[in-house]
Amino acid sequence: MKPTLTDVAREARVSAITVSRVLNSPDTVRPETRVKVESAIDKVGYVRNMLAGSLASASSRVIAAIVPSLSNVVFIEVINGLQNEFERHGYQILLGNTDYDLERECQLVRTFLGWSPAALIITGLRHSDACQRLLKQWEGPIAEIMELGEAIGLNVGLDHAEAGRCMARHLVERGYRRIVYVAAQIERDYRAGLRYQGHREVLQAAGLEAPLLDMDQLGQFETGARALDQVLTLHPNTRAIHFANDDLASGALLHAHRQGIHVPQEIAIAGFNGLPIGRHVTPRLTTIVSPREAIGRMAAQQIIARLEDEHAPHSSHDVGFTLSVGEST
Amino acid sequence: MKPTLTDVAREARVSAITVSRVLNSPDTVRPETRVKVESAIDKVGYVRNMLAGSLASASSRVIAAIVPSLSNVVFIEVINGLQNEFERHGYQILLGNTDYDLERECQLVRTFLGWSPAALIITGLRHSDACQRLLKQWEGPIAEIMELGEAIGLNVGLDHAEAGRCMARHLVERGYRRIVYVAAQIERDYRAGLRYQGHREVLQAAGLEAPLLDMDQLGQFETGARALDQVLTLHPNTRAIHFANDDLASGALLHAHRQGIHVPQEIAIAGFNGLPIGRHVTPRLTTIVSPREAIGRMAAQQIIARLEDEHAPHSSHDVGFTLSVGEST
DNA sequence: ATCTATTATGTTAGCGCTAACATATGACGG
DNA sequence: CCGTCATATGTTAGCGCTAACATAATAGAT
Repeated sequence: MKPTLTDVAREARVSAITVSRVLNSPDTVRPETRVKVESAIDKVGYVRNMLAGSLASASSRVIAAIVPSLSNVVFIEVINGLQNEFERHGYQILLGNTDYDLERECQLVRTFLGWSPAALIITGLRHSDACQRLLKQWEGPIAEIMELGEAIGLNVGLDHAEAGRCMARHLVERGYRRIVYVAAQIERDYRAGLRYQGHREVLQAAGLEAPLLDMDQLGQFETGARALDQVLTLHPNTRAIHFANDDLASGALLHAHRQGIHVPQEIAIAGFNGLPIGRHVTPRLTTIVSPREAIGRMAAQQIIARLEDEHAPHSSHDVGFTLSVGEST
Repeated sequence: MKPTLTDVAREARVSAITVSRVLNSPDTVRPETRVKVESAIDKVGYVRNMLAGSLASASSRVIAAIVPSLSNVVFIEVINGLQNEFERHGYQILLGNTDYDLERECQLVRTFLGWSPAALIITGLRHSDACQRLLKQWEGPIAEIMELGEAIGLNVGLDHAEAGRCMARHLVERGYRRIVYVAAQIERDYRAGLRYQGHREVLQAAGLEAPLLDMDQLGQFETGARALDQVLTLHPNTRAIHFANDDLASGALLHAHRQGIHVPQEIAIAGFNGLPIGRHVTPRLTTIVSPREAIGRMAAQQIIARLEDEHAPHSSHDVGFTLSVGEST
């Protein structure tokens, strides 16, 4: 049978609670007792039961994190930022993946809340009604990340519409007139939709049309390559493509290179995210750099602050973005 | 106060255990009772407490997964494979990141075992002694992934030495003689070291030297680019570089392109992993395709089989690899 | 109607830990 | 040598659920 606290206590000739204290607040027990208990722990090979502890104290050192996809580097980097920060403070991450499905998100939230997590990190501001209700009822800290706006809890992200405007302005300033916006599954990846809205505003203000091409797979190189072909077929006069992300844009850029299409002379290409690849292709990709790891880190820091000081306020953090102009536009 | 099972039971005028059964084995309760209970659950807004359930049953629906890094797409894809398979069966993933540190791995294993996970997935076969002991003592299913060999539990992976040999043979057959192997932090990423050993065997058998360049950052584009420069400085006659992974190799390839160095005429470049980018650069990257998602999926499937049938045997699965010859060699 | 076999539900105890309070131990001044 | 305070340790009860067994309700066979 697996040894329990009581076994350790017996071995060390102390009570169970003393062992518990050695584990949870070592400086409240006398050093000699502590040593005795610690060697007993080693001796019996005790492994702490987190379930029991969390149940008894009604709080766990688990952080529930819910992202829409793991195939997208962006969320990976966010998770990485969360991990690094939380791990240093002794929290574990329980990871959920909604596949951009709000029903699944709701289901995940429900399950995760059942683990009495110390906090909940969730991507985006759009949730199903049931999910909204669950989140509002819950007392623990919540962080909604990536996107800025009307949040239930903490909010760390950037203004996607503004990012869309920023890039559109850049393209218009560069003199491009026939500009297509290309996204992949814009319904699900609605943040790409928000950027498109910003993009369209700027183009319409400049008296231009803002055609949209929505690819039916999620953004990868292959899709970007195919999108380039489609744009050139459907809108042959197109002079610039504003891609919803760098994966698509890089795919198109590399494809253009293979096809002998000159970028930006024949067609300009812009992306979003600022992935490393964009700086290593020739011509370098014009893109908007989003501070992804910083989003994770900052969300984690804010959450930790709240966990340590109950009454830190629910604040909103604009992490901003940077236009990085390469030679692709 | 948060509603508990008992609250639901009272509302539905049944006993707590009946509610528990509706949740855990719905087909053992009469449909009418089930409906009654389900509407009571809705009415009181019951959220299941996983901690209590897992404690009482000494088993949770959490899978502990430990990987060395989240910055490396490879592990992300593995996790993705795990996720997809496990989520369908109602398991959640508790994610740990060792940063290629065996001490940290041990710590993580210890913590994770405290969550009474249904299974443990761990990367690689090398663990600290303490970790080995922990793993051996634990009764639940363990899967060691990525690498093939002497495993404690299930083993799903590929033969890295053989992969190294395979690529080295390819390079030798192509007529390259001065070949450098480039890795990043080969001590920590010891699977890259295993590939190097295979590589060296083949080269030595062919009467060739097998110089190694070990970069001090983990593999990204930038490091690959810098490695190319260093190789050309340190070993100016080098005709081919065998990179430990596709990130490095692509970084070098894109850098060569920027510098006007012709690949493969002046220098040949090979990678490992088969990342999408390799097929989209010009020339296409010669690489070894490792079935990363398949590793995750298969590990998950095997674990699930074991969870459902206690006595499925601990087996070893070679997922293999494929040499994908591009124009870069 | 009676006796099984089957299915549906309930009762009791306890998973391993910690909160909250209770008690013991020692340090120190008067 | 006692009382007070501070520190160290112990006692008790219970977190919310499920395993294991007990009982009730129903169906079918005689």
